[in-house]
Amino acid sequence: MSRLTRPCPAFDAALAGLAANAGLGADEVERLRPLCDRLEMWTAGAQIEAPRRTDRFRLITSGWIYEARLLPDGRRQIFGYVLPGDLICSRHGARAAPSVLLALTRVEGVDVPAALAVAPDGRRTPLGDAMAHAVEKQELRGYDALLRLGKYSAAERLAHLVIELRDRLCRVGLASREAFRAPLTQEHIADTLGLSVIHVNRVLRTFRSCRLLTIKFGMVTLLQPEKLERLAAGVAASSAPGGGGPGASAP
Amino acid sequence: MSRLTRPCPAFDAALAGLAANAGLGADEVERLRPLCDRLEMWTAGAQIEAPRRTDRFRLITSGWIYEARLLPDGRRQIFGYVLPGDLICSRHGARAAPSVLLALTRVEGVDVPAALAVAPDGRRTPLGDAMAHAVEKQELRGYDALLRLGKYSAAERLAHLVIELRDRLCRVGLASREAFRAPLTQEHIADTLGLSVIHVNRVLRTFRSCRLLTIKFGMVTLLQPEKLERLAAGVAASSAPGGGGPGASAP
DNA sequence: CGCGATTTTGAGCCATGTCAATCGGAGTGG
DNA sequence: CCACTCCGATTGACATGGCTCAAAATCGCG
Repeated sequence: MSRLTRPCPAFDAALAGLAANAGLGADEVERLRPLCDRLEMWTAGAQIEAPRRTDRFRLITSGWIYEARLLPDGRRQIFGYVLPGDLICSRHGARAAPSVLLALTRVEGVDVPAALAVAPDGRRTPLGDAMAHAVEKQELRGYDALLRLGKYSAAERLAHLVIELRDRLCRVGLASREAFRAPLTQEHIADTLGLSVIHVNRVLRTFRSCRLLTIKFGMVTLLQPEKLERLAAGVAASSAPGGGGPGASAP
Repeated sequence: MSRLTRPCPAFDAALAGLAANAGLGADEVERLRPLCDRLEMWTAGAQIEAPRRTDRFRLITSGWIYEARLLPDGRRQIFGYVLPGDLICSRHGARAAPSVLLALTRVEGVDVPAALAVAPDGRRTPLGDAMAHAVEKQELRGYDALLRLGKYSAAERLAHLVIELRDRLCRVGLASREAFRAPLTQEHIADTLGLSVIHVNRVLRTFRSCRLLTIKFGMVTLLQPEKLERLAAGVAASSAPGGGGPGASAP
């Protein structure tokens, strides 16, 4: 709702991210650069509307967004996150109000004009293809989320989410292999993973005492990335060494 | 894999279903009818490939399909079902092997030629629009599934699934308000709802003793449709009368 | 320095999972 | 027609993961 126009920030990173996400050539990316003075901004907590037309996209250049359904009784299910380098397309805001997009932090982004995605003859440009590809990738993440909720234990779900976020942020240069910052409360995590806040806290404590993972002041630190990756893959972690073998469950 | 060409079966019902699902005019539907002699068939258990091209669709005219990811250790998560009148598009079989489509029964369907979905000038025909719309509807169901797994109790999940299937089958004339047949084992249901087979059985027993729902010989009977609908909507069922108040949990 | 939001902890309970066994129907072969 | 087998449904006993309630500890902030 609250839109301002501001000068360029992490625009380059977002472009690089889009390129990485969608497999774009450097020359294609350059054609987007002029857009950076049309930057839009939303404040934390604002609801973000999806573009109406199917052929339009909104590229997020900085900030975190979550996609959720809000239940009448105040509960909510978070379906996923939109990060810098990701695209918002009409699908997100579609009819039947399946979900809303809410800014978790201050968010900046640009609308990519239809002309850049669809050539005059009605065919898609390489950029359009790349964006469609990026959108498809986002859809695939839905399957992962379903698997996470349907088959994973609490510890596995948490590991899976952390690894997903790290990998995505990594591609945009916002994470290293073992750390990134995330503006998430434990309540967000709980609403994403289908767990209670209290149980999320407990799993975090376990991870901390295992020296697996810590979250402090919005900074997520992966102390043993490989082990977390294995957990996230649903590989029944057997050998629980060192710390004292609290860790995961045995499926 | 096993494809045969056979004469027309429930082709009309599938067309009517597509029309209902996608909001198609009767005249548009008629243009599909000539396809009915290109019918393809798969045997139960066969894997169904998605069309490769984005603009092609495969219309299912009879039979049940489930979409799942198979885990290396033999477990599986069922993401959803494809029913008569539904479409399979390239998205389903996309790269990264997110899921496979497996025939639960004998399945029949037709490939809709690209020419019917996309006009020579590259724009979508009304039929193409309708099919895209139907596909979008299928995507929306993904959100419902996520909510079901993330926020619902076992009883609510079961009710939600039953209502979803009833409503979809109803639109194709394969269900009445209080009964339909479904080729699902309790294991399929469990893998869909993220529960153990045994617990599915327990919930079914509870429903049976509540006179809410029975499943016998593949026939699903909704004894109290309204109550089930309320349960499926996640409305914390309060008044548990009659039977003795076993029913649902209190969130 | 007090307040609201968030994190942490503890105690106890219930829903759900696991293990083990029985039962019933549908084929199948003799 | 019967014995056998396989698969799915059913049941019981038991273990436990995850939830609820309640309260303290911390943090961010005006």
